[in-house]
Amino acid sequence: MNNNYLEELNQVQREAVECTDGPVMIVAGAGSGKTRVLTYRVAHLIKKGIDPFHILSLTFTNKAAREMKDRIGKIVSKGEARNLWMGTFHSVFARILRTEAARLGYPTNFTIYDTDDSKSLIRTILKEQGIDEKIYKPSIVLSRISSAKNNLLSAQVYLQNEEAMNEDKLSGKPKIGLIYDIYHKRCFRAGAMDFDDLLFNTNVLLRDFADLLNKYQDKFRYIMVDEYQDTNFSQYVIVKQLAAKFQNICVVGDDAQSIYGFRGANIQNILSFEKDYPDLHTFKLEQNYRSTQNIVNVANTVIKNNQDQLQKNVWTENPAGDLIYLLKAHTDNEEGQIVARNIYDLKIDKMANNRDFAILYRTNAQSRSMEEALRKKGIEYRIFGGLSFYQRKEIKDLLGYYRLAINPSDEEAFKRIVNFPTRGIGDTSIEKILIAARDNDISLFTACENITELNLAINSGTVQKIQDFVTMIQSFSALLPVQNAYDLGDHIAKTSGLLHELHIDKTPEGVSRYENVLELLNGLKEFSDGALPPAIDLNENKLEFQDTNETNKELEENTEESLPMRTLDQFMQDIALLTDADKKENNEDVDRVSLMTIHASKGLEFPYLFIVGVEENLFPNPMSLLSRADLEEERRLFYVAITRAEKRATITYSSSRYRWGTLTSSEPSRFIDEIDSKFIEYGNSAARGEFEEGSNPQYLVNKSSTNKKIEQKQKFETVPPRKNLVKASTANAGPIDNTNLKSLQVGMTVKHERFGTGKVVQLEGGFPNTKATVVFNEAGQKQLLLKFAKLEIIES
DNA sequence: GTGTAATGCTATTGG
DNA sequence: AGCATTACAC
Repeated sequence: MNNNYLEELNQVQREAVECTDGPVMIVAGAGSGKTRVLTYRVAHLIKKGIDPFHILSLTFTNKAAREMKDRIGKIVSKGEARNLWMGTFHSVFARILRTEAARLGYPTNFTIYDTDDSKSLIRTILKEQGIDEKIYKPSIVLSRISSAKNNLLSAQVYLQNEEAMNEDKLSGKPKIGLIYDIYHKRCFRAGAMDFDDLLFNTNVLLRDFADLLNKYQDKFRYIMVDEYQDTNFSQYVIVKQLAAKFQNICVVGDDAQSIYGFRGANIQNILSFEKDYPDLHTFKLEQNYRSTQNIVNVANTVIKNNQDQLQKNVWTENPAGDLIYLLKAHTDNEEGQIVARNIYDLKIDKMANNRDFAILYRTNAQSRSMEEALRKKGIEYRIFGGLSFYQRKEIKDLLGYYRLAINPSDEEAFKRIVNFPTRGIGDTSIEKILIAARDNDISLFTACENITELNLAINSGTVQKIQDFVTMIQSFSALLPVQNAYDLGDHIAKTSGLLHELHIDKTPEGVSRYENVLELLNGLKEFSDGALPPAIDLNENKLEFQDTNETNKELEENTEESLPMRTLDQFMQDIALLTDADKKENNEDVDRVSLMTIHASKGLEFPYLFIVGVEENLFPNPMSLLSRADLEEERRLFYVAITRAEKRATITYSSSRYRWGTLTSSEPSRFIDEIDSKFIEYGNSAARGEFEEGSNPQYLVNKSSTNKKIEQKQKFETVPPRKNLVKASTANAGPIDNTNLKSLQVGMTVKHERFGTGKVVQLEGGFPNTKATVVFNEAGQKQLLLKFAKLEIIES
């Protein structure tokens, strides 16, 4: 036990830790010991006697949560720390949603759709609706839906929201509201939530069920939110609702580091926190412990160019240190070589290790030239982000089988694996299944289960293949509660033919794919053996309160024998929420140079830092030049980048680089101009020449004219109003009562949700598999399964 | 229905 | 340049 933790804090940090009750805002400058404050604050709460069950701490990554838990465990006790609720918004509320899923008509084992799943579903909908994919690009449609959800606009509300509909009309995409509506219904039918739904549906729960709001308000009496500047409206409302009763809400953030506006983060959440909680205690952590004076000064001078910010003065007692080192290259490949050479030299000069270095870039695509150069120099590296392990095709394929076994309604999993490895169920059959599923409002899998009753125009051989597929998946499902994660996962990999399919491919890529699948199975093995959860240890949390620490101690000692079996569905629960940072091997102390985007570097620090590709048309990204707000976010991004450095920061740019396969020329970023030249060491003569006064008048004129354009715009630009909280609509209703349809007879007039009214011309098959042929006034003749179709008898 | 060749698109940032 | 979707031959 460590009782001296308070002595490891400075005055302000200590006050922030000890101010445990009521609303608190901690404005934490870069490198000001924020993590330490958060950690000790939680520990302090527990020491004061607050039950860890009542503490909720929302972090930006799951890795951060795990590390913090470990550190807290060292101050209090491991058993107590284990009972904390700590994790990202998405993982914490996914967990709660699984518990409360029934309230929303969702199954407990709902699937979490990742971005690829969402786009694929949108593509399917576009095809069905005959909407041009060129105009309605899935990524654009999805981002529109996403921002609607993040502003708590349900599909129904969206369709009635004049502002939203007008925006879509003006952008030439008036059907987005319609697509949103269908998308939402399809997700519901598939028992799936996308990332935004996890937050949206949490809001629905807390809004529509007073008992639940009460329950979680009582449970989470102390709430802390890290990186508050990056929360969106949906997250904001969740926090506000949960904290409404006890008001013990502590948010930590730095407006200067708000870099997620593109996914709905609202910097206003932190800028106007005071208005929400008038009796707020504010603490400003301004002393930087991380970086040299030069680095702090450069960061300060650059960020000063932004208008929107809270007053603060970040300073440090650290030595002045090296100047910012500026290097110019002529191509992106040369840039890589220069960086690799500098790392090589610095390692010798400073006796540094690979792990002391990081290379940061604006876009993932820039990693390649860096990788190549490092490889040639024999410097080991690791890449964060980009294609993560779980996004690889072979992994997604196998996970597709797991997903379908756990949730047979999962449409995206179905489409992915129904014919992979190929088993003779081709596009035309799937097309027919899709239509039948839509007409009867059932999932694709349910349609397959009833493939004979639906009697679609599919030849009998294929019908048999579909039935075999159904039987196979059902046999997997049946094993879920019986076998542990590894045994079943391995069984599925073999029985499905997937492992075999990969094994016969002897190309280097094929071998690598096979090995990746083995690695996944390996992970399953470790999970089953109880070595570690997939990444998130929320699994340990219980929603029910436990009496005292006695119970916990018991739990701790009670290992091996009494441990319940770890099953495949448990393993799969949080898979979609894992990021690269959560991967096990990235936590180990491997001695490698880190490569990542600036976004991914948030919260990290490195002694020797390289920021590469600091060029106009790349950083700031051209997409962000249209408004002052976007440009300021790019500048904050630069601020985040530079403040990752502890001892030395090197900035590089290139005068040309390959983009889309062709060489394009580029010039240094305006952000370099914004650094006072007294802080810069021009590392090579090329760079020095570029910035000599008047050396390149044309280039300077260009840049100032760009700036002017932006300034003009900002005059007319008003601060965008916070989107009003339009009441979100309740999630879809439950099943329709079809029992009265037993009395349905030929000649009756019926009404269908989509096809309108029509006359029954034929009935075949006994209840409950009765199939009706209906001639609709508008939609023509359709065949519908009574047990699924929402038919209403209008006239006998 | 399946496999291969040609075409076309993409690259902000991420849970 | 690399990947995904499409077109076409079998």
